[in-house]
Amino acid sequence: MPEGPSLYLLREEASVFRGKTVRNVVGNAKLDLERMRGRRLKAVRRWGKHLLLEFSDFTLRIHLLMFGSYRIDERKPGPPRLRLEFDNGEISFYTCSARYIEEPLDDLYDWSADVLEDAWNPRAARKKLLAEPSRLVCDALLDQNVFAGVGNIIKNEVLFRIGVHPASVVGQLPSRKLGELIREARQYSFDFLEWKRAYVLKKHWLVHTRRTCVRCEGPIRKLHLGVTNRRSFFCPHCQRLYTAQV
DNA sequence: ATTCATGTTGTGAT
DNA sequence: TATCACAACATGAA
Repeated sequence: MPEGPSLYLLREEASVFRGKTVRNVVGNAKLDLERMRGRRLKAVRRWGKHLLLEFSDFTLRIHLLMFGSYRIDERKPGPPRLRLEFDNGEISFYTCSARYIEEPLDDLYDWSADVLEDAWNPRAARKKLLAEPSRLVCDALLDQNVFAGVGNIIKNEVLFRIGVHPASVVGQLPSRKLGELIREARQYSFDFLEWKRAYVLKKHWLVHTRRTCVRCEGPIRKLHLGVTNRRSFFCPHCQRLYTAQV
């Protein structure tokens, strides 16, 4: 479910409750849910993989983690982590992290780090990347402070698109390649978004979970790489390894 | 049936 | 004190 584009769609769907008053709240979240009863939902926002339900003096932050899910105007069997009921419908969240944020969102979130935002700032991303030049690109792409919203699928697909091996060292990428990395992190996220919206995401994966390279027909390798130790799928023939010279 | 995965946070060891 | 490795969370697809 939950990379940035999926949260983008969730935000869109949940925005029907903007301006509505919470009539009832239930759930097993370890939060003072009563706090939201009778309160008006001021805005529905998103940053990276966070859904932000903003009230006048606090915000409910939902993170779907790996297995989280939600339903609008329908219910899964079993108790929700959290359900908000409004006059025009309801939204239920399952298996997610829910917490309150007390600070103004603009104080907490760097909107320019979100690859799906108008405020996205590729130059700031480049600067952050070059500040830690010894990192592997597979780790850097998952860094939410640099690429908020990018997840493991986007990571793998971006690296395939630009022909870069996931174990490449950030500081060893030619400047132009680094520019491609940054550009595709955003572009692929928008492609992901439209494919997800049309329920055709998986068939567009070129490398993630695949066994054969669509370009050279050679075998795809699968390794758990980097400090993040997440699955990296790559074609050793089509994706070049940029690494420190000995 | 069992394994594993679109992710983050907290804890305890070093 | 700071950093790091790993456990915990918990669902459903393959």
